[in-house]
Amino acid sequence: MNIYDVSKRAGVSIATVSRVINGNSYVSEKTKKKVLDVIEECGYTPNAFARGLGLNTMKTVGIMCADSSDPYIASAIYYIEQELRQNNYDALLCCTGYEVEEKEKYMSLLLSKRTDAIILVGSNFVEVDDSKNQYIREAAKSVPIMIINGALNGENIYCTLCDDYHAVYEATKSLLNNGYKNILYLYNAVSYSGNKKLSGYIAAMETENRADLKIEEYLQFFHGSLMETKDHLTSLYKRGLPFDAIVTSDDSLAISALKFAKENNLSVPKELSIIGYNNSIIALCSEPELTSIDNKLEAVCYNSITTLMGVFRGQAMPLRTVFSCEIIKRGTSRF
Amino acid sequence: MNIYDVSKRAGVSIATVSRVINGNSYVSEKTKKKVLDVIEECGYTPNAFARGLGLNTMKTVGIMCADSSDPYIASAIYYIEQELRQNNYDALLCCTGYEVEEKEKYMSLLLSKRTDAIILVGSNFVEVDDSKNQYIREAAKSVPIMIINGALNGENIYCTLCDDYHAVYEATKSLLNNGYKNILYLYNAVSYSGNKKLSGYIAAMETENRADLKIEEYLQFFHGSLMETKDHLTSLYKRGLPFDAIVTSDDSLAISALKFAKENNLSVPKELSIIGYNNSIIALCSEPELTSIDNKLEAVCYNSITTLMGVFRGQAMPLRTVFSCEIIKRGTSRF
DNA sequence: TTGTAGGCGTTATCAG
DNA sequence: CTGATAACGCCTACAA
Repeated sequence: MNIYDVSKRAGVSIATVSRVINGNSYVSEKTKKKVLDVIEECGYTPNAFARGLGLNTMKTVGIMCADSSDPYIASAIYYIEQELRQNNYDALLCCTGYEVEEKEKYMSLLLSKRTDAIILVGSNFVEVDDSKNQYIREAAKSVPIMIINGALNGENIYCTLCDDYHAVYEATKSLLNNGYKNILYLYNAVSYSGNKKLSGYIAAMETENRADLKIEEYLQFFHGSLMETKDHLTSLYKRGLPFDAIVTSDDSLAISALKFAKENNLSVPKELSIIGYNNSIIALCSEPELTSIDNKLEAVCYNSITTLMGVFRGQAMPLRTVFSCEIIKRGTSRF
Repeated sequence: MNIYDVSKRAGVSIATVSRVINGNSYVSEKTKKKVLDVIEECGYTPNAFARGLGLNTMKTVGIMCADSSDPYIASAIYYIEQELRQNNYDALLCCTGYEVEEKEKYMSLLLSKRTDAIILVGSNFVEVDDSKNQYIREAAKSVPIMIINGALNGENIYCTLCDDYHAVYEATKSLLNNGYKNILYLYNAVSYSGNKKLSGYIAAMETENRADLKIEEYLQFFHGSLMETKDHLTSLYKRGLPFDAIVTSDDSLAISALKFAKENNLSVPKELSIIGYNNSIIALCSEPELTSIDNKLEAVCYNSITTLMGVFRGQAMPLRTVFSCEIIKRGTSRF
């Protein structure tokens, strides 16, 4: 059943059928009804491929993320999908993993599928070594690139993010103001936003101007499972590194920190304050619940899609939008 | 840049270019190289829409889920996407919410996009009132329908699931065997798999043959946030309903149960045993960590895609595949 | 081994 | 307001 069949049955030309379907040009009420009736009657649906070929778009945008099962990313995908759908766009999902080579591969795959835009979810898409971001700029020559929670300069690259620097700065500063002295910064990823957070921590610590504190020891990069991370902290503790608070770059790290505290009978938040990041579902699962930095994911995603639709309409849109984070105070911290 | 441009530059016909691209028919090494060089040189990529139109497929399968941010569903999506990609298929994601009307809408949307198959993630897609499942059977006339964790009879509908009945039966039975008497069953969704779980619980309880226990009171349906669920349990407790164990249909409910225990100073698992379901990431976030029923999501997803690929190849494939769950024992239970 | 030509199902541009 | 007809870019018999 195609447009010819419909046109024959309705006794009109295919042009008229097309007009009725798309409702752009004027068609007399009478013929319109006739066509509509036939369409209804034989359950005709326009062929999306043919339409795609003619219009050179299937109204689809590609979403790239490292791992859709990560709670933070999963939420982002949800918000993005909803918003795209609202605007009549489909979402093509790609889980790339964390390797740049893979990301490049998926990028050209999506490009070859001719999606109308590509959304990069997560700051891990912005490499610190900028030459590795070239493939993104290259892609931006074909379609608009939207980055969720990461910033990259370049034409046709639109970034929406939260001010991670400030958030970590404020969180660390608050701890200092409340008497915590030796604050550990625990992180598991090096990326654009990762570096911002790190800088926020360092800047806050430097306001104290302590000569005795070797900050390198307090910058703890560790990538592993919940248990491995807990063990890592325990080994630091046993080795005698003194710390009374831990600021983390992710809620899951904070969960590990909490497990570490339990294992070593440190009372939280009295002897050890812990601050998570992302304010994801898991922040509510522990006891006490995690104090966590909320990076306004829904607002960020919403803004990104709104910007994209503006770009589609040919409007001038800001290349960068920055939201403020909010510290959600719960049981693992004392301010 | 299209196939004509390439053919001109290479000094061959478009048919030859097409043959080189698709590598099906024989082309002399010399011309092949020539064409490949031109393609490389001008960065030509075949137009996916045109190809789709000709072949009547874009090698895309639709994924429908209620909410991609749910940890269980998010994991399923991840496994599915990876497996599809492995087989050179793209994943089109739809988050439908929990209303049947919406699901129907999305189903016809995907159908109109002419995806090669549609995957329904989550038992919530199978309604207890079977007439509401008619739209799925209808869709199955056009494309294979794969159901993850739900069962629905029908031609061209392939289901892969875990034996929820047995899992809950065994879990409940184990608690009974270990001296727990008043076991509450807490659930938040009515669906195919929801009913299976419920039956498993009831069957296990009936083996005890207790005249004094009004089982209706122990069947607790409650749908709400973590906190609301906790409060619901507290109100049951205050009202005097005696219970020493809680079996739940979802890890998040078990988290609420744990919070309830903390709030009321009940020691877990001594005074109260708690069993979760799905063995998701959040089962590891609490203290003690949740004993949870693992429903082998990765295996289920893998099987579903393998089955789908068989269907695509025209092979006869089983309409239903059932895996066994596994009870992962952790700190919230004593067996 | 290679080329020619028709078909896939739309949309859009002109005439009328 | 409506109808012919030419794109859109590829695949694939069929011919050579």
